[in-house]
Amino acid sequence: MGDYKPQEIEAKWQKRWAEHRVFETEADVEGRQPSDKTEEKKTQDPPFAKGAKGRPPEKKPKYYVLEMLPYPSGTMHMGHMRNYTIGDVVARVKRMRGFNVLHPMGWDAFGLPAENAAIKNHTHPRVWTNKNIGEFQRTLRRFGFSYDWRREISTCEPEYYRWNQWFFLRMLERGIAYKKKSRVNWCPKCCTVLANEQVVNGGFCWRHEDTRVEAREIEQWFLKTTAYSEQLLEDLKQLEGGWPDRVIAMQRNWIGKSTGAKVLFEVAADGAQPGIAVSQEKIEIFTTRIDTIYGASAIILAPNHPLVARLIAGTAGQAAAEKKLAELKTSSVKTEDIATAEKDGFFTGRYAVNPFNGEKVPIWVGNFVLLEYGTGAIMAVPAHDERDFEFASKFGLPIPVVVSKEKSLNTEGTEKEHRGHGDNKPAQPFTEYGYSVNSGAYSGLKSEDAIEKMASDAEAKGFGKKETIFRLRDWGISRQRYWGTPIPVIYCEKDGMVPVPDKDLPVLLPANPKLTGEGESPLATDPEFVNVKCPKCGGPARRESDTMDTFVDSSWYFYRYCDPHNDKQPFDPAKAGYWFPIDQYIGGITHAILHLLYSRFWCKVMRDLGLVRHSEPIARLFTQGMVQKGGVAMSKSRGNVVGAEEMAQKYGADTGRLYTLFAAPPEKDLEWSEESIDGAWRFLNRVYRVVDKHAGEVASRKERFNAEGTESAEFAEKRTQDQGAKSAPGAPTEKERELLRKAHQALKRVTQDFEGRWHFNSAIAQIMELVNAIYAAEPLEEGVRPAVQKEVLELVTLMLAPMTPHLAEELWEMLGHKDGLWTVEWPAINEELAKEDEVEIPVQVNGKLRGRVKVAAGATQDEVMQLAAADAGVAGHLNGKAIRKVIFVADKMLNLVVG
RNA sequence: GCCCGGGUGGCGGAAUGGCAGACGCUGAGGACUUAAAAUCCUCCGGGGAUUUUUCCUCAUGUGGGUUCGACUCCCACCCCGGGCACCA
Repeated sequence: MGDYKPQEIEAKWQKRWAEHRVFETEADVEGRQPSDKTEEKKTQDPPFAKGAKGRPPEKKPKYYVLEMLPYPSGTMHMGHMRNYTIGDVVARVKRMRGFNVLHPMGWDAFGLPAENAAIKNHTHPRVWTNKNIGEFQRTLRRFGFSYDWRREISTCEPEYYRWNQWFFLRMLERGIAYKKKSRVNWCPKCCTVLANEQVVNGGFCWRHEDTRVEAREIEQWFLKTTAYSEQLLEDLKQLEGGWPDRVIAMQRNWIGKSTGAKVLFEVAADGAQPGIAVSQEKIEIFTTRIDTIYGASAIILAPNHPLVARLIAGTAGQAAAEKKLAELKTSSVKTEDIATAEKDGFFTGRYAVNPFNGEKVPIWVGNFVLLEYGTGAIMAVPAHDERDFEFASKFGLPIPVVVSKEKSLNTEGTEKEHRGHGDNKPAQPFTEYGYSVNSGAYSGLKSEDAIEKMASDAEAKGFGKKETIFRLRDWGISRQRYWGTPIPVIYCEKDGMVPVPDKDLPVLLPANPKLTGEGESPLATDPEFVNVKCPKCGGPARRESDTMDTFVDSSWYFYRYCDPHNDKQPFDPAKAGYWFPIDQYIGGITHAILHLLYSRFWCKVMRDLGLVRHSEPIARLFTQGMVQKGGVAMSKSRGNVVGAEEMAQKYGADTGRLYTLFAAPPEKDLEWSEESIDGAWRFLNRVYRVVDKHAGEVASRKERFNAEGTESAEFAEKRTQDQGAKSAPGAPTEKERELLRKAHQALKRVTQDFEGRWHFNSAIAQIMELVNAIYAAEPLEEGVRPAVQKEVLELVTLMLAPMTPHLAEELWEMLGHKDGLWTVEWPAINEELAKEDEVEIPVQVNGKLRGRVKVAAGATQDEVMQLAAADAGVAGHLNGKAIRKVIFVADKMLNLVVG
């Protein structure tokens, strides 16, 4: 009898899995095996079991399961492990069920932390990154995750990032990549651009915490995600059911579709100050509530709206207005407290004409109007908008009411009412739909109808049109950093911007950059990198020194796994066509918006390039909960990290895996508890011991049992005599029936938990119950033969296999199997064995539990009724009263309604 | 403010309209042991009655509703977590 020694067992089986190449994908394209290594595989693979698992690879259904690739920083903690354990269980279950499974892993290896670490330690980002990759890889192997390591990718390698450049060039050709001026964070002390993460404490430089970050406008590269706004929104419908609702909601929110109308207001020529001819100026506003336009009491422009300067020029209050404008512009730098900032603004001194009724409305500038959204100008309708109401209240603008909750006969109010002055000023804005009032010909219409009619009329008369706008912005991909993909363009004095020809890819990062964290971007200061010849004319030219946002790397990496060593194209479309879409993607909720949105965008671009046929790369998404300690997520800065290596050393990988699966359902946050890990450890020991004992008994009693654990006829007869059983020697005893029933009931529920809801915690609970039952049925002499016990122990082993794979292999071997567990299929449920012979039925009187009766399974209502009536507890509550109604659910319950 | 989650014993959690608290942790008691560890067994929501046994009653954030029956479905509210937010 031995002890459970996870360190030995885990090393042993990891070695065997590698030798037998168990986790390597069997086919890449339908009907075709991977060209490499096919012959070796055939000779090394053990024969397949029967059923789906035994089919030739090209006949198996494919299954692509993927966990979000990690950024290799520091060491792996149990938060990482939880993510990969969930994915590994799924991968292993699918393999057992006969799927051709793709389960790869790689490294999101570019990024700022590597560069920062390099600056600090005077080393190269590659050194730091590769060291971390080495550690991460070792830890993943230590946990026995079933990755096909032949497909490992690292995004910082030229073999990978050259395809980022290739995609960029294709997008450039199609006008999807473009350059424009944009605001960046600038630290005046470092004299460099800061990433958003480097801006700390609400606007200060991370290295100079006394220095406020400034906004600077510089030329930057963008990808036109907005070209796909409508599709990105529309295709979310395809994801319903496969993605968590909240992620879909977050994406929808982020894209922010808003339907409304744009309306042109002419600036009045006879403004407050005559003499300045601005009458040709027009202000375009966007509104979702064109039906409220009769209630507009001002036009409000964003402080940085291009028209503002021209409007205030020459007015009486020009000097004061300019001063105020400068104030508004600087105070709008902070992004965090914009939402809570008080409304502020000023009157420009000019008026605009409402195209619907010819009324003059004052033109204001307001701090709450955003240039980036809509047209950067709004019409203020204080009676029907919260913000406008607040603004009008502060500055004394009229608040005319033009929408009424009820349809009133008197649709034209008094002049006083209309102006919204004095007693009739509403106390609150009414922002819902209702009926138009005080709105000329439109009065009396329902808001929905008024919106439709007024927008059409505006369009017909040429001063407006229906319009849909989006909140989604184009994706700024320029980074003034070293450790990223160089953007492949060249600026020639003669030819202007010239794309790097495909044949010159990859544009390699210079090997030995000067990294200081200060001054110009690192690539810009490297003369060898920057000074090049123009690919067109051969004249002197300068290379682009920006690198790409690392979100570019992670937007398409999962396609590369299909064909990781292709040096002709990013991937073979046939291979991607076979594997995609990803059947199951698993990762943290933190990436619910950007990573997934960019990935969806990239897929649509690739579709338009003809590389793929699908529009959505990910069919199903699962967002697992965080692993917390002390109520907060594990992080190095908080010092509450439980390292994965530490865990493996102390308890072994299987205990770590089991614990993270058992402690909480996978979508919920998990609070780390050292005591509960002991529970998982104890359980695995318990399983090991019972199998060990079983094996020992079979070996030590050869005279009674044969090698398969079957009892000799002589002993069987003796035993049945002892027990006084009437059944034949070979028939199962009552105890055996009970054990087999429990086993198959557990199998049924575990199968469901794996296939459907992923309630791994209750699956484990089922297995624990079964193991408890095995213990309760001990010792063997009292009615459970080794053959039966073996059958049950095999089921336990197979059910544990996806979760604690090393231990399961070991147990399988201890149970006398020569071939590895990886050759075995998921067991079939035996419904006949799972069936109960006898059930206990609760009996309710008026819905309250009053008694229980034992009946044979499938007993009829009458049979149950007879027994129930005889039950003392039930009878007491019936009290001779008439039974008005009987509700009977076979094998479930009986409810008697008395009155 | 809007949009998603969630609220069940001392703790993690089970139960998707049918016996609330499976399974595990902690705790208490017992067996084994010179002893400890490990292991095995028993008990463990509150109140009450009865005292070996059992029975009654309350209880799944709060208040209503639907139903023979509700942790589960519907309405309103409270609290916690997350996302978005002067988005016109």
